[in-house]
Amino acid sequence: MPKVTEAHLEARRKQILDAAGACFSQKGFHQTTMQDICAQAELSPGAVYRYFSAKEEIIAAMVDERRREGIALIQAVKRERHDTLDVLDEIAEVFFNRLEDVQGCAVDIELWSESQSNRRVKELMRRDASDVTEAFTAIIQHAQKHGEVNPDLDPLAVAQVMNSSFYGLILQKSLDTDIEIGPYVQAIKAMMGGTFWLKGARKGA
Amino acid sequence: MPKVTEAHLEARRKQILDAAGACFSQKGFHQTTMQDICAQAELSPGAVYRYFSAKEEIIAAMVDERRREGIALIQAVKRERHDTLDVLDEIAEVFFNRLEDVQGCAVDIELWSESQSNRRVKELMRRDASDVTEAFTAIIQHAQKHGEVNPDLDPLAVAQVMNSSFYGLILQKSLDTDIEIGPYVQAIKAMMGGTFWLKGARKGA
Amino acid sequence: MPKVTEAHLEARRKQILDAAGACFSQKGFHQTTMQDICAQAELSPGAVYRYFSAKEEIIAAMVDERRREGIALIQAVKRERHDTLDVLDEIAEVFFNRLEDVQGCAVDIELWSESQSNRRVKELMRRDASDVTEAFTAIIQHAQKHGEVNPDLDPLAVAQVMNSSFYGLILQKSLDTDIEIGPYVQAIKAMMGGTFWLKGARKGA
Amino acid sequence: MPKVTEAHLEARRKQILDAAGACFSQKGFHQTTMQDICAQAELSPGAVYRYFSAKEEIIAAMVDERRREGIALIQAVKRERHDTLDVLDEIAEVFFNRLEDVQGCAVDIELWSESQSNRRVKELMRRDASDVTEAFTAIIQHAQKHGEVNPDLDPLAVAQVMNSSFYGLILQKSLDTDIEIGPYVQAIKAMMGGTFWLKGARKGA
DNA sequence: GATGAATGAGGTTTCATTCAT
DNA sequence: AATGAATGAAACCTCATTCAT
Repeated sequence: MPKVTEAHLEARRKQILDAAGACFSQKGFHQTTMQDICAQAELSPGAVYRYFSAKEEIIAAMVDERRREGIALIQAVKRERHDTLDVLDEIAEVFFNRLEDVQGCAVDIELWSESQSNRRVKELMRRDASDVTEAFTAIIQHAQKHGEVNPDLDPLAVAQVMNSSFYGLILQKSLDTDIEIGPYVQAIKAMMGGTFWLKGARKGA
Repeated sequence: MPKVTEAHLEARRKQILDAAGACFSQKGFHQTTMQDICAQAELSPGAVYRYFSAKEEIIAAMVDERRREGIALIQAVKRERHDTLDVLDEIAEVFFNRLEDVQGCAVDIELWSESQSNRRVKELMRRDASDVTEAFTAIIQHAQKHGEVNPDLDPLAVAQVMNSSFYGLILQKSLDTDIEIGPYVQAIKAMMGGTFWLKGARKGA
Repeated sequence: MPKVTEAHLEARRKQILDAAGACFSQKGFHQTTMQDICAQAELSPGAVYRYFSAKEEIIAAMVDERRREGIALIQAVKRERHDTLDVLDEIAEVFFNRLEDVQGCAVDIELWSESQSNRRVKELMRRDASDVTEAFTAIIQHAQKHGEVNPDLDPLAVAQVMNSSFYGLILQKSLDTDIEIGPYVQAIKAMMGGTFWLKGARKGA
Repeated sequence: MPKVTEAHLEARRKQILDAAGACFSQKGFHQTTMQDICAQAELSPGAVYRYFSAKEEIIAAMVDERRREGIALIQAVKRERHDTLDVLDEIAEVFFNRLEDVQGCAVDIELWSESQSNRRVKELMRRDASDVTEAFTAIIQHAQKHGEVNPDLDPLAVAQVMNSSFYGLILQKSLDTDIEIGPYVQAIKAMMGGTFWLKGARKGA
């Protein structure tokens, strides 16, 4: 019988990851020292190393955590909505709302950077991106089959453009918090509502 | 008297910045050591420090260099083309072509990350982004006045979406080099060609 | 829990300061490297930096340590002796005995030099010197009031001359260890015994 | 035939030594960089190294320069004055006046420190000190023979005390510029005028 | 399980000195 | 004779990680 419950272990891990997230978003991965994380988590180095064998493991765990969250969000939406438009609208809603988590966005950007030089992180990030892209692609294809979307467009490319609208806003907001999400989303919908949606498939947009 | 020419000094600076760019794109700013840069530039630390008083200065110079290049590109296009559509097309052409510079893209992403924690870099990046956004906004506004673009749209938001389509592709390409630019651009044009352009201002798109 | 005792921490500090003193006296402050101190203290750099955040802090701590010692010595003497002559004699005894600590003297001289260019050290040294001078001045004034010392003399100036007789001997001994303290002290006493002490307050001197 | 005159060479040397003195007095030997000296002398490193093969040589030259000056001063006084008292008075006058050269004093203190760890400088300084001491000793002995000074005193020790009164004041003034030389000298004279001078050899004192 | 003092390799930067011009 | 760009060893300091308690 383990001396501490599974729940305790998991709570400690989360405590450390939260602390790390706070640090990473402020100073970046490589500017954050283990001592920073320890201080933020109010834990000793020895304790932290019991849960993560190296700093790199914390980074990897962080990618994984954010990846899982993203997938879960999409799954949840898909489970609840069935109409293509509704799914897209809801996903947009959910993901754009995620932008309010400034710290999370900063960590994401940090991960983009990390993935440039860190094989392991890159692979995780790539998988994450391609999962989302695939989900979008499937939605587009489904819509094309049902005559809702212009069948001449490459659904993969469309998915990538949709991805970009998230990624790009994360970056722009990080540089200028004042950017308003509302008009941005409206602009996107207007642009997609044109050629994208055949005839009047969409009403207001 | 070995008073060296201005050109020589400038060449050395460029030599160092190029070396730094190569290193940064491979290992990231903070993973790159000065020794790495020195080795890449085939220069001694002392020589490098003659041109940049600190590692941070190299980073700052790099932001500035990329910023200047971006601005120059837009200016050049504006000087040569006068029709709104032509300008946008040409800018898209030029900027999407820039994506072929894989190293440059990696450095850009590195800069996005750096700007999260580095005031100075953030400010430079912010200015860069807002310069581009303003340029786009002006173009959109001009087009709206001439009845080419839907006047209901917030030109700033549209400009931000346009920015995102560049930023987002940079990131996605960095994770997966196989992504094709052609279909991506086509998808964008299709999306913009719809609601965006009033009536038949654009034919094929 | 390896929460170490206060005494241990203090012992480590002393261990480092002792090591530093040994190094400084041999090579001077700026010729002594942190590695030298670490080697002498048989400690790693990391350990040393746990106790002193910079080399400069070690220097400052050293001034303070010597300053405190000096003050303590005078206080002790004052507490035990009450007759002016006895106090002066005892102080002379104690301070001239301190000259036997060759290493300490070398560090003192190092500090004199350091105080030329180091604001912080200068201030500490200045305070130290003025504390001693004030103590002497008070003693002289007291003696003047009691008719033991020529009241025409500026007590501050006399105190400064007394200081000099210590400082000057420190320097001269550092250049030539053979210098004998006995005759030196005798000469001083003879000189002071003349005009200094009114009438036959002092017999032999 | 040399391309430049001997005078030119000597002038350059002096130019460098002056610059070095200015730097040394402000930052200390080891805090002063060759670049500092070059800048102060308005000369290039190459030029400086033509006259001094190493930084250490500049330091050594500086000791020598100050040593020579000191000796010259004493010689000059001895040449002009013949009465013991006059010589001593004049030497005191000259040396205490030297204290006005704040920069020179700072360099002296720097040299005291340097001599702790630098064999070569130590030897030069030792010789300097012993030259002065010997000069004083001779004067004292002469005075003792002529019944002017208490023959029981060790003339060497007396000379050392006299030295101290200079050294000690240099140090004290360096820590506190406000110290007044007048009363200090008076105090010394009063002290020496007592036992030191037999009967009424000295009038005013 | 937890602590935190200690380690030590390695990072950034400086600076005495050289040498091609 | 003079210049000053370049060198590179070595300095100070940091920080991921370990391990005795």
